[in-house]
Amino acid sequence: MSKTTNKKSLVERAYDEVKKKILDNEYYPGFQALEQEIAADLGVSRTPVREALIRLQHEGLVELIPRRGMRVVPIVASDMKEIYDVLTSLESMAAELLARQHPDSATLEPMKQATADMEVALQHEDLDAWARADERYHRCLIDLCGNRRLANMANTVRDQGHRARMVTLRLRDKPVASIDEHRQVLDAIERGDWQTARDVHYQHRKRASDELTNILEKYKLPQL
Amino acid sequence: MSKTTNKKSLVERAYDEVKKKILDNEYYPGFQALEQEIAADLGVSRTPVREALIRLQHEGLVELIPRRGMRVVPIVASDMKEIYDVLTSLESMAAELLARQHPDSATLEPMKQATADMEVALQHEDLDAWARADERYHRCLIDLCGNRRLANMANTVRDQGHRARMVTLRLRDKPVASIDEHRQVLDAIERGDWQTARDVHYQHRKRASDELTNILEKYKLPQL
DNA sequence: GTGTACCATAACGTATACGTTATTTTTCAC
DNA sequence: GTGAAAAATAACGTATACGTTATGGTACAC
Repeated sequence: MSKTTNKKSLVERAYDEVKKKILDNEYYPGFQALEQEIAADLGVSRTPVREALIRLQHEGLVELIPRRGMRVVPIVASDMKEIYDVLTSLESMAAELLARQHPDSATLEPMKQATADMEVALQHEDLDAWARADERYHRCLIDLCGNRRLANMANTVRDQGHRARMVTLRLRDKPVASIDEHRQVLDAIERGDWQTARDVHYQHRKRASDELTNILEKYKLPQL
Repeated sequence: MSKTTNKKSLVERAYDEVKKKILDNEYYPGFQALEQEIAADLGVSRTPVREALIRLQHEGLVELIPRRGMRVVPIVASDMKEIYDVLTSLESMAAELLARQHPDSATLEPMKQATADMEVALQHEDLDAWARADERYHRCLIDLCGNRRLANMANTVRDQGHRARMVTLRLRDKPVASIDEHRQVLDAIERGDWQTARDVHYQHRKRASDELTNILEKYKLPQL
């Protein structure tokens, strides 16, 4: 049915497609759709769609309700706290692991560049660019730490919070603190000071978590 | 086809069955089997078996090799390090979260009981009972911490290391330190001293990780 | 109008069918 | 006997078929 010869399996295509729509808020929180409908959208049969949805369910992005199809799970404040506690925990360990490796300057370049991009974006008042660069910094950290299991778990849970982070992006004060905190972590990693790297990153995530949770409560955002 | 009216879906039954065989070492590391063979074993069609295997693949217990079927993934020393680093990270956070809740004595009873059982088991030189009680302590900790996402992730990764822990159980010295460390963590939790709870648990897991890694290298255990 | 029971519908869970493709086996030249 | 090429095999990925069962609607009694 697809005109272009595609390397990926239909399951992967369905997975990517639906996940993208969720992260982009096209499939908004609470949105429901039947296996059939999604299959028809993608021009494939139910089988690959079903496998993709089951995967997305295990990753916490949708829930499958018998006879109701998939439903995009809404994120409430307590979910966000859970998500950030997991991120705080895993990323702090990632910072420690990376620092223990005494990586050279070139290895850390992607993280430094991401932090620099955050600064530029903030000067231009470009919050979307800031968010992309911030996300890149965190993704680089866990990719570089060398622990695949940790990386997969952190990526999964980060995706869960993606939508909420995007929504709150414009409800909060200018995120100026992050840049300095990132540089402190980078410094510690470069010095091989794994305890400081871990502790500073821990505080960094904890602060961000508190900020986000407060915003969600302040604006009484029911679900994201 | 099943004689007993069973509430669980065939996918769940297949998942439980295969996972149990892997954890019990009946499907040993490196063991391979085709979807068809497992389906025939369970008396079901390929469809539910396939879904179960895909789930086990995402959980890191098997890999699916095209045209070769599923293969039980062997754990090597570096995997074990990854697994313990994730456990160290997530469980330390769990200890912190639990301590922050100022749980009453009754809530912590399961963890205290598990620790007491470890002591009795050790007096009786019953290593299997010790391991079961130890596992129960850690499972209670993450169940009580209140973070479902953290709990699921920790359980998944703990299962990955289960076999290796069982094998090394009799290759190491009597595990006497754990009992005292568990009690220190429990004390800190009961006092609401979340920093100590977190730090002591962190050290506890790190020590166990080092012990295990050393054993794997000392005995040159190729794969578990 | 209200409530209950029955029925029609349809979505899912599972089974089966089928085409594609990697692997293996066989054939045949030398 | 050795090697390569071609044919046969079989396992998977996907599509389709089917039975079960939850859900919504309709009819009917009151």
